Amino acid sequence: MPELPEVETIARGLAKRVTGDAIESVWIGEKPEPLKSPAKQIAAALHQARIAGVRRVGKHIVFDLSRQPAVPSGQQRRSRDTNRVKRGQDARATAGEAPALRNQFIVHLGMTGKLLVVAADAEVERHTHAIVRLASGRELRFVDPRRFGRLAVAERFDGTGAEPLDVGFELFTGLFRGRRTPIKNALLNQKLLRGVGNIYADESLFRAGLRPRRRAARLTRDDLRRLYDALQQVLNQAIAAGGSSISDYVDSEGDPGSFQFEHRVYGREGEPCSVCETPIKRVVLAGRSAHYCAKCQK
DNA sequence: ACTATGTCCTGCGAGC
DNA sequence: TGCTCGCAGGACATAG
Repeated sequence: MPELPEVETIARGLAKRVTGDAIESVWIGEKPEPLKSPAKQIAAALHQARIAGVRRVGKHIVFDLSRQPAVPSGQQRRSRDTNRVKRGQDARATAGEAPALRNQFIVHLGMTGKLLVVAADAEVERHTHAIVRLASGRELRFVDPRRFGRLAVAERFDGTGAEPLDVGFELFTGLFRGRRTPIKNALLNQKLLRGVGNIYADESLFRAGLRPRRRAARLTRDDLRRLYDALQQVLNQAIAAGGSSISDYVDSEGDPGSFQFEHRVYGREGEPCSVCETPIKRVVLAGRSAHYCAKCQK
């Protein structure tokens, strides 16, 4: 469900709300396995850690964890615990002595995943697969009906591909060199660019005047310049709008975005093009719907 | 190495 | 009303 602008919105919201909070305990559901790391490993990494920050990497949400739980005054930790924590820190400073610290918690929301921060006594909704109890009395909950989402912990998560909003134009053009695949497919390939999904691929191609089936390698420098500008513009506008809410996307506070009202082609099959009134077409590419205006896009 | 296709899941709305 | 069908924001494995 969520693409770069939605994930960015969620990560910013989470950063604001849970940075500095400590994790008291972790519950991970049984039946589904929305996991890339074993449940025990995830629980061990999260247990008693502090959330130092939250950020987006492509379509992933990365929680940076620190092993310095802010101990609330009056709630003294058992000394054995404190020692274990300290040793872990020292090991990190003196290279290679201790097992690698998995100090990042990584969440991919798949199509229908949500990360919610709610009061601990809030009703647990259906398809809740993980609950992280915070010292502040709230809970971070992972809800995902379709279970395409994934949870993992890692020492250092780098992701793949280039960040569309950071990559320079020369690097951008290099991504498509020699690729015979349709440009739409190339935009969706997370090993090239990370964070672009079906909505923003279609919307940026429309704004660049390029048909989704154009072979990536055949695009001229001029084509790529328009695509580069269009992609950055559409992503930035979508972030400013809090993302697109098609059916069930909400941010960490449960609020929807509004960029769906700015969609020119995505989900508008048969409707008149906003520029030339020609009915929007839909074709299937890479097993996904591709929407475009046959008159405005060449 | 690159590219196209099927599969993993549940829920929803359209159409009958 | 109730059923079936197709479709859904993603990413991987597999086959060619």
